[in-house]
Amino acid sequence: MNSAEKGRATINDVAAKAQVSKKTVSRVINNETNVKQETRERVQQAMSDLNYFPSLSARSLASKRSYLVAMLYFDLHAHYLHQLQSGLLDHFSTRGYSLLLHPCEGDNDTILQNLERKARYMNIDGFVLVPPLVHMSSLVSLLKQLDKPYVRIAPKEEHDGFSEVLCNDEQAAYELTQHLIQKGHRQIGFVKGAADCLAASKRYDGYLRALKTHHLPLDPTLVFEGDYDFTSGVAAGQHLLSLVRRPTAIFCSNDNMAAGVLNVAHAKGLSVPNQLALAGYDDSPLAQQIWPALTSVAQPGRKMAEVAANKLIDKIENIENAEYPQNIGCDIKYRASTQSELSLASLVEPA
Amino acid sequence: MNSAEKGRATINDVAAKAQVSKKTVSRVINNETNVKQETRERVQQAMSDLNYFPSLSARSLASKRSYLVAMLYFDLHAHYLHQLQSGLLDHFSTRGYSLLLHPCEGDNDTILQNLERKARYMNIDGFVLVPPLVHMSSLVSLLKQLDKPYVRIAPKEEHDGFSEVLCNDEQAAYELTQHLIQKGHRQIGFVKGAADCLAASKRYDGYLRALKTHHLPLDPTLVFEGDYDFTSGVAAGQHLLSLVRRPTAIFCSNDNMAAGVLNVAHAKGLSVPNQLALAGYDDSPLAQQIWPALTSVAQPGRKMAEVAANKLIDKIENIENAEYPQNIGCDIKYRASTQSELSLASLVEPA
DNA sequence: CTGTTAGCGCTTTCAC
DNA sequence: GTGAAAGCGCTAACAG
Repeated sequence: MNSAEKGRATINDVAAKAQVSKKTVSRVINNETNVKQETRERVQQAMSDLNYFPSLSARSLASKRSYLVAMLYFDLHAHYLHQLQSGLLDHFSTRGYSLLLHPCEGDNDTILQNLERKARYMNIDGFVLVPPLVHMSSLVSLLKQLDKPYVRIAPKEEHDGFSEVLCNDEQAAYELTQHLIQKGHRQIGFVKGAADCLAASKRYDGYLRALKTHHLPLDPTLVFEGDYDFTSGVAAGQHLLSLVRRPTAIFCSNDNMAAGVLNVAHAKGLSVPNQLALAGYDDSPLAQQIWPALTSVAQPGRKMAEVAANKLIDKIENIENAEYPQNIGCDIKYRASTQSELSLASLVEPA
Repeated sequence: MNSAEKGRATINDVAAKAQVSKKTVSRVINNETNVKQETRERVQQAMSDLNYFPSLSARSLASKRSYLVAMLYFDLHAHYLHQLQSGLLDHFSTRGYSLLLHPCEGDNDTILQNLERKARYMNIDGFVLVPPLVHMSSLVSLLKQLDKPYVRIAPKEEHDGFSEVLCNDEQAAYELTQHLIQKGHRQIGFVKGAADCLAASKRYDGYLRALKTHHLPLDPTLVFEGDYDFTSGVAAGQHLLSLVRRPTAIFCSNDNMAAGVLNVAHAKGLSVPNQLALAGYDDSPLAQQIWPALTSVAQPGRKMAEVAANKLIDKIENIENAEYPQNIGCDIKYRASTQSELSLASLVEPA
């Protein structure tokens, strides 16, 4: 009884059935050239006849590649991270890799130890880092020392143009701020995101640029330091909506914080958008589920994931000269929360 | 130059350094008994001196076990699924397994083919099925045929007491409905979840039981068939809030749908909770981010994940007689959306 | 309690 | 274009 009959065919069974050497079967499996078309077909026939599947562990052991990649993250909850996860999963699997999720938790040393152990144990071929981990330099050093390729999503520094993926937050924030200005708003509040985050500062930059373009002064009292959390949005709302010169519009660096501001507005009996225009960022499901629906910026999470996956695999497989989109555009979703015109908005300008 | 010096120590290097056979090293790696304490320590010392890590692919190939498990899911977005994912990740990794995410998409055949391919290619040791996949019988058959253990989260049928993990939705829905009744509500609307889902029917059962206990008649016009989606919540709101005998309270089978109802209430100018009490299910972040904050049931997602992970690994490792919690309890979060008393609620009863 | 032998199923290297 | 031999790093089965 050969192994095929025992339920699992091996490369030897296929080789025997196709009357070739197992090396030839291996060539077919790996889509190598240098196999005559006729031979290739015979092998493929044998594989399907025997219901053959190669064994990952055997090829990993022999080839010293695992076909495993890991996504390194911290605090996976945001809509954005979820989008990335799902996009990475898609594109890695398309190219024959499996995605491992590696949450980085605990203190610095714990994180590094766990990662090294897992990376070496599983011989992980490459890594995708997502914010805010992207900025953990000891982690990046470890990856370099492990000598495995990695790609970073939206890192703040050290751009080499090949190992990171960026999107155009600045432009989106600019356009959204401009939209508010065009609706007649002059007092536009801004709620910042976490300080160590590239996206946060790019969004703020876009806001500033729009003000400048339209010759509006920056009023520092209208800028609130948030941290992307709902509760910091509540704090922002309490602060901004209690000002004597209350803003007529508030742009939040994410939807969670916008929801916080919105709660305060509701509690104060302020009508949105008539007395307060409100915009968020992320276009999370929340944006459509709160009332009124929130104008928000949809980040190209899945597109970024696609680019990240392909960049990483190209590195792993030493494919050079590939072209990738540089600064992936965002998509603004205009909804009810900003859809009121100057006349209404001006009503609430403090006398 | 031995392999240790080339950057990666192998079991042979450890064996040589510790002056034992590699089988003994293997015993230490696998925490087997039958190793003298002194020997064990010598081996451990050698491992750490050489910065040795075993190789997963080598042990998989030799042992025919991959230490890989997969979570089979469809449509991973709900807060609940995310909780499960994160809990599974935790507990599998604690016990030395890595979790693979396997989204099941496409038509029936595609799903089965992809799963079989991946399962056999990676030699996955076990599977966790989460709703609604739990009810896909062809998938369950495939798993049986693959002869690998699986655990199902909240399946509708075929309970064997060992391969599924349940939580007590019925009781939670009962208690929450009772809470509404005690607030004075007599016209309590109910928005059902997806019909093929065990949890959905258990929640409805709890609602019915509470009505019965309190001798309230079931009014079928107050029961709306939703599908867990936000838009079905909007539809439910439009229907229920247009009734002549409008409900004074609505219990939705999840938070998304409650948010939909809430939007309609806002649009109709109905004040929540004063004119309408509203409750959801899942205790997703949304529940705290909408206004007013939503009373909701927190499912024990992480606890269920823990039980599922341990059940599955025990099956994989043939550990018997372990005890597991049977019907894991839910936790009701009472918030503003139901915090008004009879007197107020009765105000809005149509004349 | 420890060691020996023989693979696991594939790829690598090199030969033809 | 194809094949033979060697070996990846570990565990299984058995022996002692």
